Amino acid sequence: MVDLSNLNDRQKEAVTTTEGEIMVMAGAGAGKTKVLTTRFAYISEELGISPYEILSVTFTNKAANEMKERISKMIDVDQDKLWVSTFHSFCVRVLRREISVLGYWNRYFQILDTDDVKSIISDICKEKNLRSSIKLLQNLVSKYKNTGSIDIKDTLLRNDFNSLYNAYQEKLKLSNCLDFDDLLNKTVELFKTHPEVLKIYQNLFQYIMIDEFQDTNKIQYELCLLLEGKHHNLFVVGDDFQSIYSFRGAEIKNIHQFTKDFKNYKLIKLEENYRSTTQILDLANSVIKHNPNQIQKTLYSHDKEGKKPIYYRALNAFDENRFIVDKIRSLRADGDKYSDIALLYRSNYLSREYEDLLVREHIPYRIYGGLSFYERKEVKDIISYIYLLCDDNYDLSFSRIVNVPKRGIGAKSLSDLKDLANDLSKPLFSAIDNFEGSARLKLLAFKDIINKMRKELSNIKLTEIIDLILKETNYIEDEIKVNAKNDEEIEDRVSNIYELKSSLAAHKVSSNNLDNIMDFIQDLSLMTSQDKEDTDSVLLSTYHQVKGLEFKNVFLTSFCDTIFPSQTAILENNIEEERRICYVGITRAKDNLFIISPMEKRIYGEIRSLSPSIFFKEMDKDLYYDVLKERKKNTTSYTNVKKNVVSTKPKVELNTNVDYKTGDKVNHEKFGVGTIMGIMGNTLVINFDSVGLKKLLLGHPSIKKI
DNA sequence: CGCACTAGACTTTTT
DNA sequence: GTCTAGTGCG
Repeated sequence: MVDLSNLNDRQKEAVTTTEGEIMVMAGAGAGKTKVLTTRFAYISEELGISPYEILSVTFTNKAANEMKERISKMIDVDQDKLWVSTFHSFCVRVLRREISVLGYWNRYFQILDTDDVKSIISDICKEKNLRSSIKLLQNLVSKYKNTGSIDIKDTLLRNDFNSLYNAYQEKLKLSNCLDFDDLLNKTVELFKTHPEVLKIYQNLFQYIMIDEFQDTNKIQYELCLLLEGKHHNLFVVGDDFQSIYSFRGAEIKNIHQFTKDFKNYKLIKLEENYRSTTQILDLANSVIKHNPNQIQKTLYSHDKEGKKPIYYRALNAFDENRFIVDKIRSLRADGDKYSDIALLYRSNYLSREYEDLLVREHIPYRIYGGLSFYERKEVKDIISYIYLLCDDNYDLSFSRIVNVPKRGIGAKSLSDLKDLANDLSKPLFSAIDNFEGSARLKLLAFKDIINKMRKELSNIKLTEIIDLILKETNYIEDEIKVNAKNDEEIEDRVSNIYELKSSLAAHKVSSNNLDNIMDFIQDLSLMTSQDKEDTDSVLLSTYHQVKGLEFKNVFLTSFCDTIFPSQTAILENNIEEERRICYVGITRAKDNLFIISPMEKRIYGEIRSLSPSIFFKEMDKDLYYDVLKERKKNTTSYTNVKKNVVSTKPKVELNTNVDYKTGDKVNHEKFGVGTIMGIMGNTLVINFDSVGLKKLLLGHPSIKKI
């Protein structure tokens, strides 16, 4: 029996209503994951459905893995056989089996990341002499694939896009590549053009569950419709307050569309929040209520005793840093673990500053986002070698590594080879034989290396393939060591390769077959850095990446206009989505929330003064504790005393021979030890351990540097 | 071909 | 402030 005793009535209803089309509207922290996993177990245990015939789609791989983990605790299953994944991973799994009917030459298509796409588009632009910005074109291609239509006002851009798009798609198909959007599109295309294939999957999935439904795009919605077509058991969970992926084609209106497409659908609302204190929830609500177009709903909190969120208007980045570290230390002193703490920010570029801070302070941390493991140069290089070892046709991989490490094969030779290969309709690798240029011998030498490795492959275990590549190419010596700026970088890159090696070793290799390695590589290319296991460390992350997660203590950093909401969002008048991002950020916190807006910050290397985020101004004043205001209140009386003291003393000689900088520790005769927070003209702003912030004259003899 | 140097862009957010 | 694409020389 599946235990339902720890569910509330609405949750129970969501779990036990198994038949038909069902939509669950669930607020933040309402126990969505619990409902999804329990429902999975319930359908399998109570209805007797095979767990391998239930499809569950989540938003990230991490969420999928966690769900598998939880399911396997409730019922006896082989996790690897479950259909629990992201839309993208699901599509890879289907396409890997079925893509041949779409005319691809090898079921091990290569999955392109954004960088690969960029370099292909850039190649085509050069070939065709297109003048538009590559980044813009790249966005348009993705947009077009996501929405199926596009309207470009600029004539030049429109023409460029038109001549690019077909060439791009053709190139991808020729080199057996799919980009992220293709994974979805080709799967829909497959199902639409091959009903017999669709039938297999419609029959297979008796029950379908979709998480984060508010962030599905048009294609994903279409996929849902196709798959549920036979059994009509489609269960979607969403929250329109948390829709934050419109830039990627997500359409909140899918929620609407659902109610239109399924006239007999059933709606279940989960409005009880189990995560945050009332104080935090009130604050979140006071922000989101400024969105006019939101379906209003009420989140009830369990009336947990809690503390008010804390707001700090920091002087500058340095002061912000100090505040964060102080708080982290005191949370630790109160018994919290590092992993109970998350520092959140709007954009990835902000991570560096906080990363530097935590390194300096010896606080363990981990970062979500930034480059995924797969996107690191050395990892991609090694993987490219593996692709090329497996098949001549992987042109993209060939171009990537033919001159890595340096073999004296430059851009000109490569582009000549590409022209030649084009004329002969051969892959680059085979076209080497016909190449008549100054680099001929160098190319042949490269070919020999690859061929030598290919022969060698039959003598070694597949798990040793990375060692073989490292040995034959002398990669670590000739590539990593030659290009690294310091020992640290060498160590970092080498350790990435070893990590790749160990995850290959962990991958179940059932036979000594190259297909196995390709399985592994394909899984890898969808793996993001957040899929690594957790350690006891502070988490640094964007708001987007922590959707669905919760932390005891959350810091919302750099909470300033033009950073959050971002400059572009302001320009494009896209504040509503930013406000939802803010809502997501606030509702990650269970117990303590800290919001910090520095008055100034370095942006593009220039100090810029910043006003607090508009979202801060929208918060009800009595819902947070303003550190600066309270501090002012408490120090007023002291300032008066000081004034009297100063007036009775003769004017002092200022010491002009001083050299202070922000961060220096000083000792003051009266106030004791403090830290310089900022220097404005001939005024020092010092934060004293005993009395807080003070503005003092630069060079006053009562101040000594320590 | 490869290195050194410079001008310019750059910061949303992700599978 | 940092990364990149582009240029020019050995």
